[in-house]
Amino acid sequence: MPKISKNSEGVSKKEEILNAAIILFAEQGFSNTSITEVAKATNASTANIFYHFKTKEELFLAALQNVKEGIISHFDEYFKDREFENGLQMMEEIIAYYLYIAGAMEQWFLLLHSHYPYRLALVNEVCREHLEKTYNSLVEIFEKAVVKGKEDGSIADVDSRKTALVIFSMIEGVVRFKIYNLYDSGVLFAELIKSCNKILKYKE
Amino acid sequence: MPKISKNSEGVSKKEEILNAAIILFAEQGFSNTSITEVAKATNASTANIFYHFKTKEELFLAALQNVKEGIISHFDEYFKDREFENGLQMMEEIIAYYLYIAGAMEQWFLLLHSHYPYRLALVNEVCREHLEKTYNSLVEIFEKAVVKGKEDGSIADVDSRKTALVIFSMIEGVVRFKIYNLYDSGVLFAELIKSCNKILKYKE
DNA sequence: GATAAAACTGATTAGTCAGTCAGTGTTTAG
DNA sequence: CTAAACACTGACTGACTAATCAGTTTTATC
Repeated sequence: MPKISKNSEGVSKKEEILNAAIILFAEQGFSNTSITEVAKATNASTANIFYHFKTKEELFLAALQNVKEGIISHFDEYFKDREFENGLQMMEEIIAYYLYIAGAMEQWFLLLHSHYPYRLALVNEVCREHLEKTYNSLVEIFEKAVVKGKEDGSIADVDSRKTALVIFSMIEGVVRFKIYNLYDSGVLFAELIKSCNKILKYKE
Repeated sequence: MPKISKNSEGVSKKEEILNAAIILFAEQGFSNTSITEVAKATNASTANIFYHFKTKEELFLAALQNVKEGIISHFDEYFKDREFENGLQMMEEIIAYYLYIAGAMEQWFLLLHSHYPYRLALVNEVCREHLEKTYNSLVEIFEKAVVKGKEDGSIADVDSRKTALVIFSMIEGVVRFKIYNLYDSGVLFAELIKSCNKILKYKE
């Protein structure tokens, strides 16, 4: 009796397993998610998961890589054929898109906000590289807006990198409040943009 | 043969267990920390831990309560007999103290930044109350500075609560970068204060 | 120094965990 | 059509898990 794959097309069992793993690791954490759970969610045997991914840790690293690539490609897509009035306007739209993605792809940000990958990064180079690449790409996006704004005059003469980092950490703080159900980012959005404008428009 | 307690004075076995639990839960997470580990760290039997704390979850809740009380009492102590020039100055000193405490008592903030308590809060009222109380106390501190600054003229006519929330999320973002070893908060400190000043000194 | 309450332990249990392995079905390429 | 590579499974293992319990030791009180 041949088993017909649930996926009508394109999505292999391996991808199906990976996608389920991202959601489960994000929602429940690494230690609290068992391979059996991933297996149940995908109608696979645990042995099959270990056939595709050598260990549970490797499955997690694949999930992290997937998240990294997802975030980067989403932003690449967003910037494609998009023009911005000026740097300040660009920053505002980036923040709006960041908060949108953090809501739409909450699993990605839950995974990135969990403690496990940062502990793993201390002993695992691959993990460290995924995290570094992800964060560098994100900070770079903010930095680009600052540099552009300084050129077109919409942003004051501030330190591009440091200002980008502070704004990024402000957004990440709000994203954390949102995904941990502490405060709603919608309520804070207008205030966030206002604060961001002040940081960018004034030199001290 | 009477067993002499390791603690020369004051610290009971129960407290010893609780302190070890805070550190282990903070560093390794709830699921990845076993009662056996806590037992080994305190030279106690697992049965004794279950004698003092009915379940592993209750031990975690006690740890969270301890963190809550620790943070609140540290800030209470900090404000005791302390005068501030004005609201803006007060804010700067609060931020400095916040970052200091987040470094000195890193376990507390690691515990508060882990995902587990926020998941638990969805189904456990006690947990929810601990988290709410902790965050309300912290936001209130920032809000007090804004209110004071608006009174003495050092801070512009901004929305006190919302501005406090945005600044708080900015600080929490930086704290997260610090405790997850992403960026050093020392490098960002000066920039943080500058940005904060701009947010507070200008009305749009 | 007797008594009771509190603190503590060793041994155990039922269950879950990541990971293995020998073997079966399925796809693909010549 | 065949052979090899690939995808997949059921049954299993040894290590670990939270929690229990009957019984012992320590402490506090009179």
